[in-house]
Amino acid sequence: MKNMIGIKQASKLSETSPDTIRYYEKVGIIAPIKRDKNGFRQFSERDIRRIKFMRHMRTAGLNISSLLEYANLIQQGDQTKDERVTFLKEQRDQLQKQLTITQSAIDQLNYKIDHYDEHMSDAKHLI
Amino acid sequence: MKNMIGIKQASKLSETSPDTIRYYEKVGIIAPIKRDKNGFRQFSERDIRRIKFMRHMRTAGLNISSLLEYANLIQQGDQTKDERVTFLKEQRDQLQKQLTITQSAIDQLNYKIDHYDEHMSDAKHLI
DNA sequence: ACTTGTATTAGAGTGCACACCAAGGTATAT
DNA sequence: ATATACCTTGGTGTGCACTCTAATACAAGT
Repeated sequence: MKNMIGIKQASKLSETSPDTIRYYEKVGIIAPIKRDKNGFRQFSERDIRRIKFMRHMRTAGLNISSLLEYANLIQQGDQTKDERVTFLKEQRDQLQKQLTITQSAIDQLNYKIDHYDEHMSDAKHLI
Repeated sequence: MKNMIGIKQASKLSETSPDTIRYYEKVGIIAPIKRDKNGFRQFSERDIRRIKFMRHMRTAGLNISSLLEYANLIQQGDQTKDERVTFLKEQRDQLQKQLTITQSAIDQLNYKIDHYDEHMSDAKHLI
């Protein structure tokens, strides 16, 4: 059959290992994937997008259980729109916080880099 | 004795749990802490700064083994200055990369938040 | 003398997010 | 018929960074 995407291809397209894809399906952050007559997963483009999204959010630092909450809202249908948006905002705010922390760590590293000579013997800035 | 800081106080000041402080000492990302006659750790302000720095870097996403490399350079003395600076730059660059990923995740969340209504039925943007 | 508070150690346990493995099924090519 | 390529499942293993537990010890307060 043409246009059928196996897990190997899906893995490449979504930049997510087959094991991870199966794991995501198992824990429920992606919806169950359609199977062919042999029980093999057949991925649609939408499936790929979902996997990519989840992978992206994971890489950024969101954890599985948070993403599961969102996946559950999606599965419950359109009447959960407000909750979904609230959720997305919460996660965004959390990432924003994380970003601030990371930025301040970068700043501290830059400070050290720029002032290393003068601070070699300066207890205030040496670690 | 006045001016002696026990692990509990050190924990508060550095916002790091006593267990974590002991762990950091054990793995070597902070130097061995001075002990009093009973074997209790006595933290100096510099110790506190070191712990805070390591905690900060950990929170930002650097891993223990990277920080251990740096700690080893410090322990080897001033002649490792160039290596230290190189190291700091590497870590900064890694954090910068991570920051970019986080930012793009935030962007994607914001896009979803801003366009939720119109995309409820739009397969291109729904996950 | 006893309790309370603070600390020590070695080592075991935890939680997360996968990664790996064995045993097996199916389909196509040679 | 046999190799190969792809997939399935259930279960086990891994690495990281803590976190907790048990057994012990000391010092000060009542």
